[in-house]
Parts: sequence; structure tokens; C-alpha cells
Amino acid sequence: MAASGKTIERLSVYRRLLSMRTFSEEDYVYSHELARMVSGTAAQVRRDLMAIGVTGHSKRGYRIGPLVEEIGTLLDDPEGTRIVLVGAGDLGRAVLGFMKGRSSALTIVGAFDSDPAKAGRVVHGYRCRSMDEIEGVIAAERAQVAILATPADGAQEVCDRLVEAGVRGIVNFAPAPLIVPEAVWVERVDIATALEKVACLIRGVDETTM
Amino acid sequence: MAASGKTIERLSVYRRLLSMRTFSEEDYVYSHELARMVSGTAAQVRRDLMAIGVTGHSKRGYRIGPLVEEIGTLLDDPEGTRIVLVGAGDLGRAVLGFMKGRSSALTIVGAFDSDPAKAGRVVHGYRCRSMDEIEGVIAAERAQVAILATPADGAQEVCDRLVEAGVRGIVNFAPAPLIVPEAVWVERVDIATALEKVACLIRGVDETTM
DNA sequence: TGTGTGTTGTGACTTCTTTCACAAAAAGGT
DNA sequence: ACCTTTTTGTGAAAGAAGTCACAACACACA
Repeated sequence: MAASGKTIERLSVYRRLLSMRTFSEEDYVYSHELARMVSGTAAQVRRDLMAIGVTGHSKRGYRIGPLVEEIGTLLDDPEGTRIVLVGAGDLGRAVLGFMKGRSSALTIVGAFDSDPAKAGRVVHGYRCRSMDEIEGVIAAERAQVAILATPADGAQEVCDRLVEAGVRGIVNFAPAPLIVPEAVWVERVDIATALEKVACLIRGVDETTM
Repeated sequence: MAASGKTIERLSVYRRLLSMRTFSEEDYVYSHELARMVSGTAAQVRRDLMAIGVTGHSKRGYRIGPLVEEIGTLLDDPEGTRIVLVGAGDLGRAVLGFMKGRSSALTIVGAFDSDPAKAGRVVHGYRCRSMDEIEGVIAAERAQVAILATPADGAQEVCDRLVEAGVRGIVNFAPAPLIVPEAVWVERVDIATALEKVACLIRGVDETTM
């Protein structure tokens, strides 16, 4: 029942893609169909599903219902995951838009911005609050995860406050490295790097490598 | 001179971090300093720098100026990389904000949205245009890269148009898989997956794994 | 000049991830 | 009942990425 980070990412994608289309109780999906959806190989899909103990059916594939459910038991905290968002700029708003009307496993329990002018404003249905309140909200809601969508300067300072307040995972959109205790997981989402990588790879800099 | 995708990502980060602080002609940086900045190991940094042929100096480290420059010759196209952005929602605006006032190696040459109401509007200094114009702009500007910041539905259709028009790399923010010819590079940036991954990993689901 | 300290460059090793390839299973036709 | 086809499950091999450990080097200071 060991699932590596890479496997977790792909499982998340499988589930999303399967959930997008409607399926009935008796629908099946083949490993090669999932593979095509994520531009991977069938063997890799089977390995991923093996990692969560899902077992398929020769000649018919995997039953979609139980598969989606099993991915859920791995990915979703049965208590729910409560998330605070810091930074209500364009990026923060984009994330709020993404979250709106999604499944209940992930819940935004507060949106914050250091700009007092933004406090009280409502974005995508979430009321933006002052940074003063953040420790209180994290404690009261028992938020485990934070989304850091601030500019680079000040990111570390905000991060320290989040960690101090009890957050154990951070999705970091700020183009800055974060220094955190070992017990805290940081997942970096780096837009500038993604762009530079694509710009670099489409030139024949190294055709053989991913 | 082989640089893997992972190495390219880290090089991009090293450069950004080094460029942020001012440095003089004779400033040096140690591998372990860079390592701390990206939460990696010194050996890994040295390997990365070895991959681009940068050589350091026992006891003093790496000269920052030449290092930044050498990373540039790997990452930056000397002709510049011209980029179109599709989707002027929150996310598209966030990306435009990021790009504004950055180095000249990457240039946004057009922003587009399928919503005719957005056409003509100016976002972060970029005028949003109608999708009708996109093929023309890509051809006229010889844009090589596209940023796809649309909702999931319709992403594939837009992608097909981009590829047909000559784009060779895509940064895909849409939570949908894209099917492209082999010659086109897609870099997926998946916000929902990043969140689910963090939410999963902070639970002790698999303490030993990244 | 010599000794001590701290850093690079890299071969060897370890660990993680993906792919290969094939036996076993199951469905369908005859 | 048997043969054909297609798919799963997985051991084994290959490949990629990261870490270790140490010789070689360079500076500092006596």
C-alpha cells in the first residue's frame, strides 16, 4: 500500500478524468484508456492501481465506481482537509475559482490578504479577511493546509506564521523558496520555471531527455 | 552538456534566486548555499552545474556572474521566446502579472479570450484580443509557446488550433489532458492535483515517500 | 614553507520510477 | 468443449535521479 508522490499525482488525475464523465454502476475502463488520457503507458497505470490495491478484471478492465472510491480513500482525509488561502491577488482569486463548487474533501475555510483595503471584499463567494485573523482562523477551523499566493517578498514571513499556527502542508505559488521544519510539506508550483522549462525544451537543447 | 528536465527546473530556480539579490563582479556562491535555497543537497547542486559545464573554485565556490550567464545560455533562446496567452480569466491575469517587467528572454506577444466581451480590454498592460486573431498573431510574431489558461472544456480545441498555427510548447493550466503531436511539448501545471497531493501527504499515508 | 580547513569534481553506489514481457484469466465464437 | 483474442498482474530488467565519500585543490595563517 505504498504510493509514491508521482503515483499520487497520477491517481488524482485519473479520478478527475473519470469523475468528469458520467458512468453507471457497471462501467469499466481499461488501463490503456486511462493511459491515453494521461499520455502514459498502460503498464504504468496498472502499477499505479496496484499500489492502492485496486484489482481489475481480465478482458473487462477496472470497474470505475470502486476505482474512484478507492482513490478517494487514499487521497481524501475522511475528516476533510481545511485550507486557508493567503494572497487575494489574481492568483488567489484563480485558486478560489477553481475550488468553488468542487468536491467536499477540500474546503477553503478562510482567505486572507495583507492589504487592508482588500479585507471584507468578497471574492468568488469567499470573504477576504485581514491577516490579523489568520492564526485564530487556523486554530478554530483546525486548518491543515495553506495556499500561499503572495508575492515573493514576505512569503517566508507568512510561511513562518502559518507553520507556527499549525499548518502542516503548503502549496507555494510564490516564486520564492520556503524554509520550513521537516514536519511540514511544501509543494511548489512555479509558473516562471514551467515557462522557462518549456521555452528551453522546445529548442533542441537536449532532444533525448524529458 | 546533457541537462534533464529536473536539472533545467532547478537551474531556473538557481538563476532566479541569484538574480534577486544584487551581486558584484567578484561575488561567489557555494554549492551548499544554493542547496539550502532550494532545500536540496550540495552534491545535487554541483551535479546540476556540472551538467552545464560550469566549473567552480575550490574553497571559494562558483562565481555568480558567469554562472548566471551560463544558465542563460542554456535556458534562453538567443532569438527570444515569444508567447501567446489564451484565457484572460483570473489565472491568465495572474500570469500576465508575473510576466510584467521580467527579463526579455520571454515575451508575451498576445493575450486572447474566447469571450468577445473581454476583447479590447487591457490587462496588466496587455490588450486582450479575440480568438479570431490568434492564428494571425502566432504566425506574424512567430510565437513558439502558448500558455493555456482556459477552463477544461474547450481546452483541447484551443490546443489543436495552437498546434496547427505552429506553437511547439504549451504550458497547460487547464485541468484537462491535452493530446498533441509528438513534436509538441506540454508542461502541465495542475493546481487541483498539487492541493490533493499535499492534503494526502500530510496525513501519514506513506511517511517514507516523497 | 608547512599544516589545517573547507570546497569542488566525480566515480561508485543506492534508491526510485518506468518499461518489458509473459503467465494466467476470462470472454466470445464455433 | 476448445481455440482465439484481449486484458490483467507482476517478476525482472532497465533507466533516471539522487546521495555518498573521498581525492584534489586552494586559501589562511603561522
